[in-house]
Amino acid sequence: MDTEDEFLIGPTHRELLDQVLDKWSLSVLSELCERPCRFNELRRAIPQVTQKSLTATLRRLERNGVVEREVVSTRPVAIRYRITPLGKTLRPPIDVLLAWASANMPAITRARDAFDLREEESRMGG
Amino acid sequence: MDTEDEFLIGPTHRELLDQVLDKWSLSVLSELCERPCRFNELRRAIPQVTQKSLTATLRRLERNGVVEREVVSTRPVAIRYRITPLGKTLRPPIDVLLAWASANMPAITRARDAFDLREEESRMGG
DNA sequence: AGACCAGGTTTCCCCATGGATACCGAGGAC
DNA sequence: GTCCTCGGTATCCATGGGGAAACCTGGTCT
Repeated sequence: MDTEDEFLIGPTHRELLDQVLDKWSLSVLSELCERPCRFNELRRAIPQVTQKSLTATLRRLERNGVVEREVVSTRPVAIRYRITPLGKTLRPPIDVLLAWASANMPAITRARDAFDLREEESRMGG
Repeated sequence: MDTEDEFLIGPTHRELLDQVLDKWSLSVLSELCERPCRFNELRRAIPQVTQKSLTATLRRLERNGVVEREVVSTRPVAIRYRITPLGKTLRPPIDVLLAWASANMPAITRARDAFDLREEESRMGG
């Protein structure tokens, strides 16, 4: 974690993006953007995620100040996760990214098909 | 790769982002945005990347239609990688993301420190 | 007392990513 | 001929992320 000579885009940025854009973060974030959720609410909302991964994701997001963990001292204690102001600032960038993905998915699919075809051809008649 | 029931943000989008925002893509992309580069130019520009990883990154980006591989039939054949028009459309979203990262890095660092401190305290006096 | 839910933690395991290293064929440079 | 560069491919191995599943500590219900 030493900050020696860094090149463009720096490991620091990359690491941050890895923490915030990892496999389940986007789903969790998009869920928490609509309303605060309890742990098992999130599990039900994102059935594919395992407890372990959800816990890890929430901890990571919490550590980076993107979500808050609130222990509600009601009768049997509830845990409520909510997005922070900092977390909210993350939406626009993500939305831009997802918009790009949506808009260009067809072009990308075409590119992939073309690439795979070329590859296959070169394997056959190469 | 079957498209069964998908939830918000879809695996499709996630997978795409994984392909395009992986460890070395940002560096390669930022390099190719300035000028077309040959393989070993890229290696020299991004010394940390290994041949294997650079090859993999370029193939992946090529497959997704983001960069082009051009075989220049000069005397000893050169390979020139350049960004495609589709690839260029990727810049704004990435820039927005990096701008977010830069702008909020201090807040995030503070959040991490606070989190780590809380954790340590709870381990000590828990 | 037994069953059940919330909110996890822990353990085990698999497999994909990535680094390091070696090799390789073609084409100059000496 | 010998060495170097270019543009890779092939191989080995370590690390780590993520899934499955068990366990656990409350608290409620009945």
